[in-house]
Amino acid sequence: MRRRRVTSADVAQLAGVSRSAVSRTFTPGASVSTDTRTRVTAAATELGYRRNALAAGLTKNSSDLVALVTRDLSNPFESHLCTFLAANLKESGQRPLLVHALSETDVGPELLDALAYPVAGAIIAGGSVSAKTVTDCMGLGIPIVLSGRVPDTDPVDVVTCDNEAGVRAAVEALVRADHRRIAYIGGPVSLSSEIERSGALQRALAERGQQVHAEAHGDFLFESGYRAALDILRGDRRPDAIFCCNDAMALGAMDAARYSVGLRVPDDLSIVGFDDVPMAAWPSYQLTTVRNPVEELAEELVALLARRIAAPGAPSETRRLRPILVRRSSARLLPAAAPVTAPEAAGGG
Amino acid sequence: MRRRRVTSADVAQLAGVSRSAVSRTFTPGASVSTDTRTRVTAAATELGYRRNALAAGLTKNSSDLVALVTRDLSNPFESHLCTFLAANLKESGQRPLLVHALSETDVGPELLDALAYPVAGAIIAGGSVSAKTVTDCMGLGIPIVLSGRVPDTDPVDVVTCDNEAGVRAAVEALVRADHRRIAYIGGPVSLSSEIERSGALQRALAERGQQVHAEAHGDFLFESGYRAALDILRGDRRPDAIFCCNDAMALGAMDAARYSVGLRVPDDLSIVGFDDVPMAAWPSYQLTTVRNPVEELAEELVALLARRIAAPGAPSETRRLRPILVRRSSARLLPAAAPVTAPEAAGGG
DNA sequence: CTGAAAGCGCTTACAG
DNA sequence: CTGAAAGCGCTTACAG
Repeated sequence: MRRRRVTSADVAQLAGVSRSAVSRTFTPGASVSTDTRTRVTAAATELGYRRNALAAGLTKNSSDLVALVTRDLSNPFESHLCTFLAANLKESGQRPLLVHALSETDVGPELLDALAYPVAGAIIAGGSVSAKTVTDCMGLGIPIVLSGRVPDTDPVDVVTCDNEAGVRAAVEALVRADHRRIAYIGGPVSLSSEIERSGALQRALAERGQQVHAEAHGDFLFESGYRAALDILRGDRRPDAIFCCNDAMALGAMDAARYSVGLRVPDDLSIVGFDDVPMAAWPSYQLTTVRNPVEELAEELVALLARRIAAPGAPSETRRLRPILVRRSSARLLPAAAPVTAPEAAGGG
Repeated sequence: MRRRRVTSADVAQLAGVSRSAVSRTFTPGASVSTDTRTRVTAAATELGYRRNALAAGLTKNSSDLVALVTRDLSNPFESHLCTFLAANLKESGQRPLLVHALSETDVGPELLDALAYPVAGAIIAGGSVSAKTVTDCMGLGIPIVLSGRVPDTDPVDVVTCDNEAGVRAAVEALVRADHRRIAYIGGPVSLSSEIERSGALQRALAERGQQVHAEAHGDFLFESGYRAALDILRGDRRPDAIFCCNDAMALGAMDAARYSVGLRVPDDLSIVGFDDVPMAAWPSYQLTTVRNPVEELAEELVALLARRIAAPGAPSETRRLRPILVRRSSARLLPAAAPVTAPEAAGGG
C-alpha cells in the first residue's frame, strides 16, 4: 500500500506557485514573499509533504548526514559519547549515519564504504584511523574529526583530553599519599590513548624518582583488566597501587583484587582508572578516576566538524580538554590540596 | 579541494560502454557479459568510482538505509542490542541511520523526521511507539519492527522475549527456595515490558498462594533501582527477595541493600534481575537474572524487517524469544532441577 | 520575489 | 547482453 510520495510539484500545484517557490520556502534564508510562504506551508501541511532528503542531497552533492564511526557500543565510554554526539548532531541539524567498524586499528574500510552517501563529514567516536584513511578522506573532500586518537602522521582535527595532565594529577595524588609501588594496566599498545597515558605515567613517576612497578596490558574491557590484575598481583613484588588506562579495566582489576586475591581496596591496594564512566560512581566500586569530560568532548567534536565544513582549508587543530581527578574510595589518598571541582585543581604540574 | 565526484559516465567512457552497463555491473543479479563486467570493474577501480547511494536511492525510491531508533545508548541493554543490530544490518547490506528519540513514550516525532530519507524500514531498539506513529509509518509504507514493546493497538511486527516464562522461572526458583516475601521494583508503568513482567509476577505468585510483598518503581536506571530498594527496605515488613524489572535497577538495588542498609546478599536478601547485561556477571554483583537473548533479538529484528520489506502485506507477527534463568550468587536458590543451560530449562510452567 | 529550465547521478523499461 | 532515453525529486543559476 505504498502511496506515491507527495512531491514538491504536488505542493506547488495546490499552492498555485512554482516548484522553485516550494523549494525556497523550505530553504532557510531563501527569498520568498510572506504570502507565498504561507500558501506553500499550508499546502505542504495539507498534503503531508516531506522534503526528500535524497533528492535534495543529490542536487547539492552533500547532505545533513554525518558518518558516526564506532567500534564497540558495548563499551560504556563509547556509548556514552555517542549519546551526547547524537544529541549535539541533532541540535546542529545533522543526522548520524552509524558506521560500525570491525577492526580496532583502522576503521577505513567501513568508513570509505559509507561514503557512498555524500556525508557532510565524519566523526570517529571509536576505533582508530590509519594515515591512509585520513588521506583518502581528505582527498575526497570529506571533513573528518577524531575523538581521542591522535594519528602520528597526517594533520587532522582531533578532540581529546589532556592525558598528560590527567595522569599527572593521579600520580601526584598517589605519590603524595606515599604509594611507592605503582603498577600499570594498559590498553592495546598501538592506540594513542595508551601511548599517551603510559608515557605520561613514566614521566610523572620519573620526576618523582620512581618507575612503573609492574605492567600488563588488556583490551580496554572489564575481563582483560581482571586478568591483567591477576598477573600483576600474583607476582612476588606486590604493588601498592594500580593505575589503569581506562575505567572498565580498573573495575575488572578491582574485582580481581577483592574477590580472587582477597585484598582490601584501598587498604591493601589503591586502584585508579581513567574516564569516569557512570559505573565508576556505583557504591560497589567508588572508583577514583580521571574524568574524561565526555559531554564537552561530544560538543567540541561537533563544533570542530562544523568549523571544518565551513572552512575546509583551515589549519588542523587538536583540542585538549581538561581532565579532573575524581576522588572516590578506591584509592587511599590524602585530602585534596584544593577543591577538586575548581578548574585550577585539574591542572597537572 | 573537493574533486568532482567520479560518476558512472566517467567509468562508462573509460570502459567504452554505456552507463547502463556500469549500473548493471554494480547491480547484483543484472545481466552483463563477463567481458563488460571485467572492463567496467577495471575502469571503476582505476577511477576510484563509488556508486552514489543518494542517486541510486532517488531512482528506486528506497535505499539501504534503515532507521535505527534508540532512546538512551547509555543504557547497557540498549547499547548492547545496538551493537548486534549494527552487525546484523551490515551483514544484510543495510545501513543504520541513527535516530535519537527524546521522549520515552513516543519516538514518533524523530522517526517521522528521519523519513525525509526513503529508509527501507525502521527498527525501534529503544523508546516506545504510539499507535499513531505506527499508523503513520504504515500509511507511508514504511515497514517497522519493534523490540520488546508490544503496542496495544495496531498490528505491527514485534520481537520480544517471553516475559511470562522468564518471570515464572524466576518466581518458581525463588519460591522453591522458600522465599515468602517477594518485593518488586518495576519500570515506568506505561512500558509494555513493565506491564508484562509485573503482570506475570502477580500471576506466578498468585498461583503459589502469594502476592507481591512490596512494590516501587524506577526508570530502568541504576540510581532509580537504588532509591526504590531503599524505599522498600526501610519499611517495617522487610522482603526476603526483590525481583527487578531490569538488571540496571537490580544492580542499584543490590548496592542499596549492601551498602546503605547493611544487608548480606543473598543471605538476608535475594535479588533477581532481568536482561543479563554484561555487568550482571561481574564478580561484585554475580546477579541472578533472566537472560533476555539480545543477540537473537537483534537477529530476529533484522530478519523480521527483511520479511516485512519483502512481503508488505503479510500478517503482522510477534516473536517471543525464550529467556533463560541465569543462576548466580545474588539469589539464594536450590540447585537447578535440570541443567540450566539446556533449552528445556528455560521453560516456565 | 518569481518561474522555466537545466542538471545532480543513477536506474529502468524499452527496443534491439 | 546492450544502449538511448526518460525519469526519480529536488535545487540553482538565469532572466525577469
